[in-house]
Amino acid sequence: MVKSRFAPSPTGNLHIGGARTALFNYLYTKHHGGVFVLRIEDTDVERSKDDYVKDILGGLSWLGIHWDEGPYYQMDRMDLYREHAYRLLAEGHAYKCYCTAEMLEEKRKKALKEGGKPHYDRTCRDLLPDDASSEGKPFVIRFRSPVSGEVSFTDLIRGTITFKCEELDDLIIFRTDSTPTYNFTVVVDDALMGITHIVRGDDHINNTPRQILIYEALKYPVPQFAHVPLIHGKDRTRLSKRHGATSLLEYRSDGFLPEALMNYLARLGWAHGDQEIFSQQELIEKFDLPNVGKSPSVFDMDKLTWLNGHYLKTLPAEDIAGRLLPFLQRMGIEASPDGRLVRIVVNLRERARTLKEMAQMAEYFFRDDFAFDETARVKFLTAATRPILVDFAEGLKAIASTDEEESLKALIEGLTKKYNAKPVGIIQPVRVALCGRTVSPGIFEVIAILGKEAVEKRLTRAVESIQ
RNA sequence: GUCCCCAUCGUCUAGCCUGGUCCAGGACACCGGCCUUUCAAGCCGGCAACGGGGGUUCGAAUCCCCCUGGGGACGCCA
Repeated sequence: MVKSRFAPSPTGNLHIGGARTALFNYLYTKHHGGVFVLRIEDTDVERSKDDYVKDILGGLSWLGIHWDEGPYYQMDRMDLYREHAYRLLAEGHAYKCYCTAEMLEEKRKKALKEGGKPHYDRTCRDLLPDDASSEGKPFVIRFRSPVSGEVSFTDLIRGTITFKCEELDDLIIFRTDSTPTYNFTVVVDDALMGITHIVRGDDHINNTPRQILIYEALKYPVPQFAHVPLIHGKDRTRLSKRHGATSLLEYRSDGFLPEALMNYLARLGWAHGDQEIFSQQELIEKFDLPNVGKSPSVFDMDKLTWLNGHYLKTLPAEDIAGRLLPFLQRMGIEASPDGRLVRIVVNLRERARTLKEMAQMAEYFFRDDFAFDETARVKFLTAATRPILVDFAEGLKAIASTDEEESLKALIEGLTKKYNAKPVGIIQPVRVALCGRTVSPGIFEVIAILGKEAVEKRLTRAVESIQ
């Protein structure tokens, strides 16, 4: 039975990188029919915030990642960590250290400057437990790491990775304020929760040997590890705020569909032959760790946008219409999810790449008093085109319904003859009169959706705008 | 500085494990054409990569070594 987890710390929003790690965990687990756990690692009291927890949960839900267990909060599990730490202490796998943070910082700087390893010098490692001089002094608990030998593990993505124990530190597992640290809580929780597979960013490779040592000291079975490469920004460094590594939810408000984002994220670092489009179900069927690449990938907004356009075109129009509503609302347009809106979506989905764009394109379908695009107005609403618009309005009177495309075609054809113009010469002025811009769906569709009354009103308004 | 990881078109990647079918395939972007009532979409075509050097082999993108380059980690953060 596979059991995995996503264990973010609520010290920031859920961004693209975290979301992909969560996704890989989720897909891998579901592929193997396992259990996916969500655990919030909030032991950094200073920086953890409830708003971030909200953002993380919200982002995962929106993306379509559902957890089977949790969310667990580490702050609720303090007794467990304390119990385990004191067990290590009692068994000699850990010791109290009285060095102050300032002292350590100094030593670290000095070592680094001299080109050495900035490791703890193990001053307190062999202090007698009842040393009178340490009475009542604040202390931290350090893990007693072996000084020689090596630790190796088989990474599911990279193969065997080996570290020499000399490289490892006697890391702090309990702080002066008696709160536990990451490398310790992560082991205790993963062990207690029965996590079998740990899929995480490769920035954790260095932590793995230390954690394995703790598993062994605690006599818990060591899980399988898989380290996925980090996502990079355009400058090929770790994704950060500079690269727009903001909340995943920002993509939602920018008009992206979770289907597109999930598809894109999955393909970032993973591939299944030449296939580009995957539904969530298909991802679960096809995703597996051995196919995950080893090298970091760069986030490409263009490709995400393309995928989003694809889903806009292929998801049911009714569905898209529903999702468009909040974007219209944000523009002050109260639309209802009716057949008319669906018709609008069907016409705009070929052109828009995001819901936000689509809403902007849809504006004139809901407002008679839109502003004319200045360039379009100057070019197409002129003394020369005025009679065309007048004639068009006149001809429209004879047509019973704007759904009569043949009649409208005939009307335009007639005008092309009268004015010795190409169809575009008639259509563009009409388009600007009806939409306020030179770009829109096919003119017959626009007219049909608008309906006779609105078309007449707009033609009149356009004609009157020409002095 | 030390340790760890990585290395195919501008980007995401297939191929690498199980060498030949790869003068390297797909996708995004870009360029051109077709279609056309605008803009898109769609279709067709084009540009474009195995970091370098040594091996091994009849033969290497594929296996081995070195170099270079890039990234990550060295916290009483996670």
